[in-house]
Amino acid sequence: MKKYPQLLSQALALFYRQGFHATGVDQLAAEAGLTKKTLYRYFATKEALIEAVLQLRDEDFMAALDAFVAPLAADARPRAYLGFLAQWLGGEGFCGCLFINAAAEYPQHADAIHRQAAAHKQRLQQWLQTCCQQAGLLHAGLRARQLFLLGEGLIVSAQVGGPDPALLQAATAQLDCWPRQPADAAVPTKWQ
Amino acid sequence: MKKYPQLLSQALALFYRQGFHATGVDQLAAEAGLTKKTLYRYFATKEALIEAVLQLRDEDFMAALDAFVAPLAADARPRAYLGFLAQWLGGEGFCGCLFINAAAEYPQHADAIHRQAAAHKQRLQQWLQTCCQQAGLLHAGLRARQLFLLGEGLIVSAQVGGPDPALLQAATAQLDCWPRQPADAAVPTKWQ
DNA sequence: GGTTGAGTATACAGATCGGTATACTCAAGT
DNA sequence: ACTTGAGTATACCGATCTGTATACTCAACC
Repeated sequence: MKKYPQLLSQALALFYRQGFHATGVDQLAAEAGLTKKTLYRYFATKEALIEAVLQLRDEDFMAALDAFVAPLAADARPRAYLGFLAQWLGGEGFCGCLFINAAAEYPQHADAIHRQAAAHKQRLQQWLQTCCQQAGLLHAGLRARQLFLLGEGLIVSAQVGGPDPALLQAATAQLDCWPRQPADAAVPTKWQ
Repeated sequence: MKKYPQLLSQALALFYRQGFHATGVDQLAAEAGLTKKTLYRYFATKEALIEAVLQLRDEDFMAALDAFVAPLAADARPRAYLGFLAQWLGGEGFCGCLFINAAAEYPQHADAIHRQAAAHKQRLQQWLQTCCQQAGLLHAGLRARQLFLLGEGLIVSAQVGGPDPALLQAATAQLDCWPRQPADAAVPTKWQ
């Protein structure tokens, strides 16, 4: 149980860099410094390992997102989502979104792995919705969906064609035409 | 040389439905009704076959896009791009974008398959740029990039979570805040 | 009418795949 | 002290992978 976290994080790195089908169990075990036998004590199948990896990635990603926007004012956070993505997809070793990759390699919607990818994207959309609401945006639901679409577009295009500053700028520019919440409509925090 | 096109189109269907690594050469040959030996007469390796499939898909996709917008007025075509995507990703057997999937399964940017995916997206961006220019849009380059991002977002989110009318509506709504080209600024077609 | 070449059928190579079996080590628990 | 269990090393299983070899059919072409 000692090398368990190491196994998960290294499996994540391998799956991310090489893809799921292209990464064998032998390599996973070797890279984590343990035997296949031991690996199969923790995970009944390769698929179960993948599911654990996706869960780890989901938690890490959402935590990183929370940490990124935490020091910012609520009304700056929707825009900061694009900043978070920019820093990610311009960084070293970016290979796209693990969940999009998983959904591509396991195309059947009924597959547990595919469903897990869908669930992550659902959580992300929910997070964006809350983010836009707390920022006091008009049409928060709509804005959250637009932010989500722009983000997914940025991720995928950076994966395929590399990061492109022009695309990032195009995404942020799209936010400029959103109407500001009328200042007078702000609810008073206390009025007694 | 007779069954060659059948091989390509059926290989495309298999790769699209199952993924690239998950589809074996035996199945590809069997489905097309020919022997592995014959298949390997046309294509030296599985990778070469994949490259031919991607080229076919690129041509078909761009041709379908051209045909879709052909009957429309030039200034309606940028918006129609989203309509084209909507009809595609809501249709039967939609499994995402073959090029995005290829880039996910062959993550190395130096890989010929990955480069081919990137080249397709580049062509698509160029097409959108021309489309926006001919529609007389202000900031055609910027609008083309935004349209591209929204489209990639729609494709990927439909692949992962299934088609979502709310997301499609969010994408089209984003276009509504683009400024219309001032009517007076239209260049006269003839002035002598 | 004989040659060529594209095709078939079948079998096989060599490697790797996911997953398992056997036998051993070694530290912790009681 | 003795047992238990997590771990190692190694070898193996049957299946599948990409790719090739052999031998045969059959239509087209000069």
